[in-house]
Amino acid sequence: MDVTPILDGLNDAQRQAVTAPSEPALVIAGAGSGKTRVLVHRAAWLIDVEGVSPQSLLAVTFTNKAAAEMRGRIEALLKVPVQHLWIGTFHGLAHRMLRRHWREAGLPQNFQIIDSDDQLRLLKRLLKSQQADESRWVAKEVQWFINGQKDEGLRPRHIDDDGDPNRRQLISFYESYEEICQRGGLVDFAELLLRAHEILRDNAELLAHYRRRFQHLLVDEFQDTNAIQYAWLRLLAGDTGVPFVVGDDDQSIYRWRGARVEHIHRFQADFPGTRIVKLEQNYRSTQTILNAANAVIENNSSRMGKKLWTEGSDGEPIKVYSAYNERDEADFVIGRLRDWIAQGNVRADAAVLYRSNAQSRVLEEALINARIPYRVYGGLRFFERAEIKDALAYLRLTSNRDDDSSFERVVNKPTRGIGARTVEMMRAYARANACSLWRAAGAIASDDLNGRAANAVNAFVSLIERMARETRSLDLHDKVDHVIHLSTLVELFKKDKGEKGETRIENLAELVSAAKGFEPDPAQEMSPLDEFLSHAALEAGEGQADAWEDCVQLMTMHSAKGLEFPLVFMCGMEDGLFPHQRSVADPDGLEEERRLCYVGITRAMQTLYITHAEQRRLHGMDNYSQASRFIAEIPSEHVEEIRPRVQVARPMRSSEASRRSSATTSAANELGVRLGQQVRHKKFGDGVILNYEGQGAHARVEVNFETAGTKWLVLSYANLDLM
DNA sequence: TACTATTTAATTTTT
DNA sequence: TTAAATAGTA
Repeated sequence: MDVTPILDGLNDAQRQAVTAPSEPALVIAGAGSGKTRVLVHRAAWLIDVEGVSPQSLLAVTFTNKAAAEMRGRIEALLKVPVQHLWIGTFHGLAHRMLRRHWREAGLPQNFQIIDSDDQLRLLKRLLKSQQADESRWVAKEVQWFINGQKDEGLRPRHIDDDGDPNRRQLISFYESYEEICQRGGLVDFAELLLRAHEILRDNAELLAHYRRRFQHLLVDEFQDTNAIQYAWLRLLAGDTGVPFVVGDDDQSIYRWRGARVEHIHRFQADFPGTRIVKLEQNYRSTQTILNAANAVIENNSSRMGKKLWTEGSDGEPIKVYSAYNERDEADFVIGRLRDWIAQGNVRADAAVLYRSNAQSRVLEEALINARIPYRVYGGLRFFERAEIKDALAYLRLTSNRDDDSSFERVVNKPTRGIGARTVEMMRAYARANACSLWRAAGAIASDDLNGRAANAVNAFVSLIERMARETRSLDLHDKVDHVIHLSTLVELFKKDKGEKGETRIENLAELVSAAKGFEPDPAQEMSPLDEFLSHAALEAGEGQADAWEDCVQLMTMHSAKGLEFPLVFMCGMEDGLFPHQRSVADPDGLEEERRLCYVGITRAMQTLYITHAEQRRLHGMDNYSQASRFIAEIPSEHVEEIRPRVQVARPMRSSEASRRSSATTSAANELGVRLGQQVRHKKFGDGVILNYEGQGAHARVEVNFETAGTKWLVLSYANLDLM
């Protein structure tokens, strides 16, 4: 067997990982070290060289994108069709198992997947129906609690209330929520994982079957696994399965979503004799960038430990710019982008990263002014749009009448005379008889409602029945088209003024073409419609459609994970914003922020700009902040400060800080003032220094007074008291 | 029921 | 600041 194509071009460490014997392996793969490559080549190695059947391979990722990439690359490398391989996201594979074993899972065959938005609506309704005190019980928080418990693999009966009535109430909400979902055949994201785990745990035969089948378990982004995902993997591996997991403990940034880096440590304990391979050679960035990243992340404790290096050059220093405010920061970014483009570079090779979405606004304004095309990542995805979800709700009702979530969504959309009162009666009936709203509607219409309301409800019921009847034998896209037509949603949106309604109608048309392009998998044990609906929930589609114009990329540092760009800006690098205020108090939180910073730095291939503003308008208030402590963690030999016009103290590393603690606070220039400094004026009162210019006797300062507004004052006359 | 005024709260996000 | 949710009004 010629193994050259599989091993060619791999470095020693990568080769070691790819050719590892069939024993548990943990690959610590630094940023840009060829992690996906190793995973793909490992799969190829197992199949082509070790003679492992493709059928006995299971490959798990977190995102659909990663799954698609892995599938594509394995196919390209092996030149084998990979359609039926178990390659997918945790949720996708769990879903596949549940569809196949819906009886064991205790689900109706046509169960539907609800997304977090559906889940939240459902909980809001639940809270209302239980007349929960709105000031005490916020749906978001209840949702957070429930998902948190599910991520840990816990059902209500597993949770101890610790004698805390608050907690007891949350558990009780969780219980009611489960009942509603069960009755409606609804499964949320966390539930997919939880049930997939439970059917294996509780069915010895099923477990044995899958253990026999999956000899090799390949896991991507292992540092992001939550408790239930890890438990599922462990269960599936048993004593005979060979897990091959790849991850980077330094890039774990989803702790708040249940991810636990600790699994990397636990893995070695759970699978004795684990072979550990570290991939430290980086193929992305200059040594300078890597040095900076290494230095920053070194401040974290409890790491596996790893140092990135490259055979490439040192490259240019990292540029740090201290902006006066967020607009100045944006202008600076624009200037550099202009240079970049003028030098003949591609706009799409430049990324502007920030900690929180709110920061994009100022940057966007500046980009619009400068007429530089840009694209913001994130935002509403196609299948999450309200009009799409409306149409899907009708479709879901045709498949599953008991889907209360969909029922509530469209029962009076467009308005058909079923008002809040009528719906409330249905809810009450449903609650009293533990049935779905659909059944309640039928029962109430014939007994309790007056003529007008009863007619309206009957009209809705027969509309859904008609939809189901008339589309029964149609192809998927005709089905979608016909249901949309019967729903009269288009007519409803036509009444919307402005472009909004038009876009909505276009989107509905787009939904029909999406259905047309959808290829159902005949191996799946469900109708093409149910498959399409699941697909819509599981893969919400792209955020922004117009991806193909050459655009500057704007995104949060979180969504930048996994991407790389020749030119990167990290904006808003200020204490309080990054690290975020809400994380600084807690050491774990701070370490996670630092990992996020590490992720940000390692996105850059050639050029990295780090910017911070001394003054930033947040929530309508001007705030003054220090440069992020993370900037100070970058060794100064890798940093070039741009335009040191203003004395912005670069925060010092702790050793330095203790030596010069007095200097840190004042960091004054020769005028004895600094930006953001509090001052007092005889006449104008208290204020803050915004800017200054000039030297000696001509030096002037701009001061924002609390009561008197913003003024320029000549320093030598003003007699300011420094506070 | 639809529109307008007021209040409230404001990381990160994929499935 | 502003977006979203809620309350109040026509």
